[in-house]
Amino acid sequence: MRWSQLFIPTLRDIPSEAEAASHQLLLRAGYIRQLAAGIYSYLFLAKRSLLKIERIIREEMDLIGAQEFHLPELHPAEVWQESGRWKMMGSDMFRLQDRWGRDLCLGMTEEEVMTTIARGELRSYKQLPQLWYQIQTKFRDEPRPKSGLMRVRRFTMKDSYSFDIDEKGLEASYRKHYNAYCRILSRSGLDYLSVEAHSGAMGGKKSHEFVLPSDAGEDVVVTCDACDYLANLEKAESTPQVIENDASTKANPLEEFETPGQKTIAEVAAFGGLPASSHIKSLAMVISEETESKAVLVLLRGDHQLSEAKLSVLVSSETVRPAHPEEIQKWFGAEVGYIGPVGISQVEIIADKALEGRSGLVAGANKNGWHLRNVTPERDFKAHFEDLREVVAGDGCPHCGQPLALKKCIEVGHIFQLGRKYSESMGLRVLDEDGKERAPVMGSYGIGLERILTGAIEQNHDEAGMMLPAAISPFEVVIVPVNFKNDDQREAAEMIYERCLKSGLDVLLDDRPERAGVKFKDAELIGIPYRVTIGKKVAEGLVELSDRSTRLSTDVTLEEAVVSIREKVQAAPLADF
RNA sequence: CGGGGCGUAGCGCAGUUUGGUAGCGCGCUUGCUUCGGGAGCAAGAGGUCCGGAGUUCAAAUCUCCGCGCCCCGACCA
Repeated sequence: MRWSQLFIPTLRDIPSEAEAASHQLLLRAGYIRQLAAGIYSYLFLAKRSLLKIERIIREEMDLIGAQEFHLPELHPAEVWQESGRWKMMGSDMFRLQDRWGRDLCLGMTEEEVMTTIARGELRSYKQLPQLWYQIQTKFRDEPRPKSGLMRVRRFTMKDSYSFDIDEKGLEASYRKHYNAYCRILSRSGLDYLSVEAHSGAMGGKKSHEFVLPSDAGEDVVVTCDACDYLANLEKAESTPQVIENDASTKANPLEEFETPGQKTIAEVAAFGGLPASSHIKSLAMVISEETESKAVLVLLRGDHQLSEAKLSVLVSSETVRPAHPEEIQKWFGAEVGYIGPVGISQVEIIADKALEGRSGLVAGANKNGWHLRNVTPERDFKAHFEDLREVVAGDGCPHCGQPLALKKCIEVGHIFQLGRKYSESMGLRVLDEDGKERAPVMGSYGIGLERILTGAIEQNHDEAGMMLPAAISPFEVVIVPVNFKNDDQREAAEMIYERCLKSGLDVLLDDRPERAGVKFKDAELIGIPYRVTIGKKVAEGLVELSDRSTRLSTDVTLEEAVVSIREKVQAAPLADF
């Protein structure tokens, strides 16, 4: 296409609202414009890039036998009420009413709709497995949209759903998706990881997350260089740095001591002279069930942090929150900062494993202004010991013991083994070989298109702009005649442009009456991977071919140009399959 | 939901403290010169100063009430 006729509104200055590199570049390069918080218009370049991502995804889904649907994004409340998620989704869901006052919502995901279709039509195990997918707009009322397309309220997702008669079938469908996701991300030119994850509100057991390592990410993944252990921080386990107990403290009796105004572990540690790791951190938490809520006292080593995700899995409740000050006062008779496990009987106590076998610890005395020393778990209080702590960098790998590292990542895909949650609650049944009714086992598999683009930019950019992988760049090559008014240059540019088109390359001709510098800057900003520069040397039959990411350029003859570009463009993406 | 910041031309900003009727850079239009790394000169166009109410002879500026956007935390398939 010809640049002079396109709408590519590049900006010299960085819009002040943008912080993340991808956000700044998407705006500056004229890919997107904001309409409202977390709601963006995708202009020509973004749409083109997203179409390429979509095509890759579609090809890979079709390859595993998945069938594409187009589903409503406006859903009646009933189907969400049946699955029980109308309530559960809370204010993350956009809700509205029609003229008759009936409740509707904008789709966040399609389990309900897919299951509704399935239960009306699937009758026999012979029709299974089925793999259905769609690539459509999703809505989610994020409490805090941020970083451009990273976390938005309206986005595009490919989500697929599998229906199998048994777990073995599900395992196969899951495997297919796992492999397809690997191929999608490799073909898109991304550096990615797949990690075991916490399945959260989706229900079900097995789940993998596909993430792109990037400092701009919001997810944290725990990695071990020595043995390839990989897990989401929410789920990761580790062996904490060991603290040697002072054996002589074992027999020491409990002793109260006064700690006026010292509430935090750091304050008490400084005041009492023992390190934070010799303290017990006592957290009063409230677990809310549908009908009632109950309190638990969570204990951690003073220098450790609670993983709320692990706690909520442990108590199998979605809503776990810190207790309010009044509740703490009621249950413990003391303020936050002075509570502890000793003498507490009405509240269940769950302690992190790092406290097992310790002695001589400091804990709150359940009396304002006082703490206890020489606290010894088991002797002074009873608790269940569980893994509750959040891994920190340097902890030992649970497999090999080597130090773990934490990596920030962008979550792009998530696959789940749902089980029978939706088929059971929504009445999807088929007959099995024995003529008995059975609820099929389902899986759900999502991947975010904008996140792929955002992640690609975060992983591939420099001061000058984006450096998109050819497979997802809006154009594969840009032709820049230094001076379009020069006849020789213009003719050479037109010729190469025509040949590129004929050979099937996605080519952009910069035919604008701009100065060379402006064209170079723009080409670099929008991130086209290859550039053909046509300047004075055209008189000798030479043009310059340059690579956006390596910044290397070589002179090639007019004849060679198109062939060389084709080779470069085709080299990368499919290599490893 | 807690904490912080911002809102003046398409973009980046000054002007607000101390009230006097809006300015700079980039971009845009026209002309001339220039032409391989965001050109120069000249002449122009472009504004409900986020909105409403109030104080005042006079409000971008002061007061009150809203709205929007960004960042940190909480939250989050």
